[in-house]
Amino acid sequence: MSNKKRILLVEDDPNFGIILRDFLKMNEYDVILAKNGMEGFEKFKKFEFNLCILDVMMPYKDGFTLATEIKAISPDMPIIFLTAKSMKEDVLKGYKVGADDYLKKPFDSDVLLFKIKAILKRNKISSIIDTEETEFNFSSFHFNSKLRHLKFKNESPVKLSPKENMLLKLLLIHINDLMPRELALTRIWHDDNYFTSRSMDVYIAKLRKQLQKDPKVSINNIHGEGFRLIVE
Amino acid sequence: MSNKKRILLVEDDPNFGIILRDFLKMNEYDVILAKNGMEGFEKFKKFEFNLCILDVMMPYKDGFTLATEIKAISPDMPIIFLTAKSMKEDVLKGYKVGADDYLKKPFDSDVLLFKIKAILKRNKISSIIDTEETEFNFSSFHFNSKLRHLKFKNESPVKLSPKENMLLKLLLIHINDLMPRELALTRIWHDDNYFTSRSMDVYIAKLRKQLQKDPKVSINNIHGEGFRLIVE
DNA sequence: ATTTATTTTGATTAAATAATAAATTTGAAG
DNA sequence: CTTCAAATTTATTATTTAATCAAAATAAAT
Repeated sequence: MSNKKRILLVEDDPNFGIILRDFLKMNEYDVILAKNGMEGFEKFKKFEFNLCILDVMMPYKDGFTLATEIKAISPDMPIIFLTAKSMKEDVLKGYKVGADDYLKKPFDSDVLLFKIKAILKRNKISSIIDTEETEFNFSSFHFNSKLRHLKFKNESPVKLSPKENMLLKLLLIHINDLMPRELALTRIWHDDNYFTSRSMDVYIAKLRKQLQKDPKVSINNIHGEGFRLIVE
Repeated sequence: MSNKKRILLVEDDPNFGIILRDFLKMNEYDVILAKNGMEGFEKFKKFEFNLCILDVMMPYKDGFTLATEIKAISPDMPIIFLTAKSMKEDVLKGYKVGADDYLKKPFDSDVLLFKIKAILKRNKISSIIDTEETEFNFSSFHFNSKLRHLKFKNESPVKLSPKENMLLKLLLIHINDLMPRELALTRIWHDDNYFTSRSMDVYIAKLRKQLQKDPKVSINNIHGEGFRLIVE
């Protein structure tokens, strides 16, 4: 599995968009390219990203509008704007919308890479003090997703792998409710094909092995839909 | 008492320097103006600042050199470079030296204000996890990070190297919790590549050697995430 | 200028994690 | 009840990350 940083690139010029996507991919980023604001927002909701690079001038829905929508969902999502004109108004508007940086086209690709690196680094550090839920109690288990520790009663904690960890966390977020297959596949595997689906099944099996210590806890399958972590 | 943010402005052109200083003062910042790199460094050591704005091209000591000296003392000091030419090399060099941003002259003053605000805001967040704490007691150890002394029971203290010292301090700040790899790499090595990562591993090994005197203390690895100093 | 301490580098080995393959079981629909 | 797709499991292989060690390079101190 790759722990490459994931970038949402929204650019309406297909020539430029594709070359930029490929350039970023060459530099070890996972890139999803959307060709307009609408599509960009759909992709944003479906997958998880570490950074968004948005063209400002796009038909239908411009970059600022898209950024506002994105920030409404994820206030801390880093955003870089690409702007053809470096009009003062645009720059200021960008900052107001919460831009982390902006680049005037045409830009130097190395400069873009540096900016991306700098922003992701900042974000990683500041996310350390983020108060994202990391501890869960359910039945006789205690689960710490930061340490990737799953503890049953007062046994010593079992270490979970990153994938096991994320999967359990997703199940717990939807506790006693359906956790759609697609959700886990797009959020954890960032892809949805036969093999990732098999892989996920393997991880479900691993989690079941751990959770069977407690008869009150089980993972149910809902055929064709997903899984359900049940706690009596 | 003012809780205005303090800015060190180093600019060799006196006309431009003075007007920029006054502009910033009008915007509720305390500004100290230095007219060259030498003077800038003296002022930096003498006073305390929240942000430095450095002209790149200065006679005698250029902005990059000054920035390097400043970062040696205060690795987290935010720095904005002012550069006449927006040469690619300059921009990249600036980022390598640890610039938070750069501005190409002539720049729009409102843009500068926005950048200052954004950077100070970021810095405030990251300074939350900074600590002035210099003495730590854990299990049978006493650690003084100012003297770089690690003492076990009543043995005579072992001297730690600067890097060992900072690393142990970071681990202790996160005692019994995850200390992310990235945090140490950015805070101590100011870079994050294969070799700095190897270097850090070497230092973890050195610390483990010291800490193994006490069976209650250990440094655990959390694969792909970081390290954890555990004290029973 | 020479010694000593500190840090980096590179290679090697070990460990953890993830992907894949294949065999088996289960569930839904006609 | 038969058939087919979906899910489960176990086993194997590949990939990524970490630990260790020794040497070389750098910086600091005498």
